Amino acid sequence: MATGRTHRPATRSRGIPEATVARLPLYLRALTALSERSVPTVSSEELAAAAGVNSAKLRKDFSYLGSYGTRGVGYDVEYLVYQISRELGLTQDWPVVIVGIGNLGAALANYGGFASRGFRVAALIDADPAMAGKPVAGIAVQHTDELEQIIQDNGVSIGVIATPAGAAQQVCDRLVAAGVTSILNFAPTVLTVPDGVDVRKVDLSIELQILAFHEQRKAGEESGQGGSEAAEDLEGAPAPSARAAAATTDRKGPDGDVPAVMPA
Amino acid sequence: MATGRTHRPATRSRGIPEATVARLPLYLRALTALSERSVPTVSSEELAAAAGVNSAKLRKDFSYLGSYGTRGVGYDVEYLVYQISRELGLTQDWPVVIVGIGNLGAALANYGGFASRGFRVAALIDADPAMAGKPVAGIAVQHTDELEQIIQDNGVSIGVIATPAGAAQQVCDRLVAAGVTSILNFAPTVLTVPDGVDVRKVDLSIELQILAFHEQRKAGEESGQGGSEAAEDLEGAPAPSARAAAATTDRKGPDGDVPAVMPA
DNA sequence: CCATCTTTGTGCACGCGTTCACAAAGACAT
DNA sequence: ATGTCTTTGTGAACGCGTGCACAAAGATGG
Repeated sequence: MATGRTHRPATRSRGIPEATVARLPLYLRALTALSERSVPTVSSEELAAAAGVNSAKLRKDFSYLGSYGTRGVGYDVEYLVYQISRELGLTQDWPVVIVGIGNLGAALANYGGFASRGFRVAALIDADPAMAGKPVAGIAVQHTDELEQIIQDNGVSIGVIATPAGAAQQVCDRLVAAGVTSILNFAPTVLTVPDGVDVRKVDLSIELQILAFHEQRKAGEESGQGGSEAAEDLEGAPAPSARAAAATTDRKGPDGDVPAVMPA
Repeated sequence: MATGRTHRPATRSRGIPEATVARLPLYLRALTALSERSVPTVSSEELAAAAGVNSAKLRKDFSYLGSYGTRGVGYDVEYLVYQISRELGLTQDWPVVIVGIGNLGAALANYGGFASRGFRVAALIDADPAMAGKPVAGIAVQHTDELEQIIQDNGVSIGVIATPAGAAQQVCDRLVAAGVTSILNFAPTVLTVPDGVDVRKVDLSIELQILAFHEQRKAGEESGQGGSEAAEDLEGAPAPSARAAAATTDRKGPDGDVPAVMPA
């Protein structure tokens, strides 16, 4: 997951497994591409290849939605696009607000993938008074003070948080209090929300760290010394007893993993 | 995920499960925060709460790294920070290149979470000649022509792709050919890479779609009509036989899910 | 030195997700 | 109509991840 879900007890909602739901957008994207090329039908094998998954997995995923295929032929592209869109709730309009209009927030506001999927940016919100009124992606930025009003007026139920880590929980609380029940969080913090509110997290630095892990493993394996890591421990690492003696990580002040978004 | 991994057969590398690796950055972040507050030790319960996970899971995760805790006391914060950093490979310097300096690319270049974790932006690369030389985040953008040279000169093994979908595979191929073995992909496309190359994907619109699914489910349940979906099929949806008759999704030209980054 | 108390580390069971493999279903040709 | 061929849909097995619950380990106090 770029990104993972946030401790939901694997609610198999309506019988569709979480893992399947997470793949539906992938299928939808591949199907949309096929639809644009006017391909009428597609086999599970072809579609699976286009989506980068196993064909058996794809068929099982689709089986949760219903029997939408034709044996010996494959799946009707247009029909499947509609069914998946409907299942994901993309046939309706979802107004979203983006809070924190820094570099990342602006990039999100400009992101074309939202509008083309039924998501409409209802408002851009920032705590910086100097930002208020300034147009970003053709939309005037509004001040945080108006957050509650905006949520209610537009019936917003999905909020995107692109603020610095320090402000995220506070913004989150206000969003939830105003009626938002789904949050996409780009700030590097664990958000605490009441039951019934969904949070998904996208963390850029975490993804890189996972890559670094595998990269290190590759480098370590190819140099042949893939055995003893106990020896490595004893020489390079500070002993647990000598705590706080050597600050092994060269910390750079209280950065606290702040994203490069404009603060308040 | 925000994001998910890309079809790797769950390589339990060096005995550490993938799921655990994915959580290590979370622990590291929480520990770093504690370290800055000069907290000497922390219990699994406290740390788990700070990282937003189950304490048993955290203990099991740490058990894969070794016995770094002290029973009756907890874990030594500094020591653990070092061990996790080392395990993730963050004690060494990782030069990365960012390809595609649009809105998103610029946001990534400015992202502070990279530098503070051992990641160093070695170069910014864009296909637009007009961008060449222009400073972004204090670094002069270089043209795509120099991609191979940059990779080799700096010993870059991690690349970040923030180009439009159409250019992603091509950029990916060139990165891999030049020696990059780990790729973080922000373009909404499935990248094909040879064995030995890791790809992680961060897809903004997929995350929103997953939220929309749950949002729809919540709305549907509270309105009480949680039973028959078969009836819904018969009236609202086009029959599979009437293919290509009604373009149910109002497609908006060949957008193909292009992110709002500056093209080539 | 012993008792008590806290907290780790882990064996075990359970459930979800993935994959295999094949029967059922339909298209298509003869 | 009948047979063949393609492709779906799914039963079943397997493996990974998660969480419980507890024994082992060490700290702490008397």
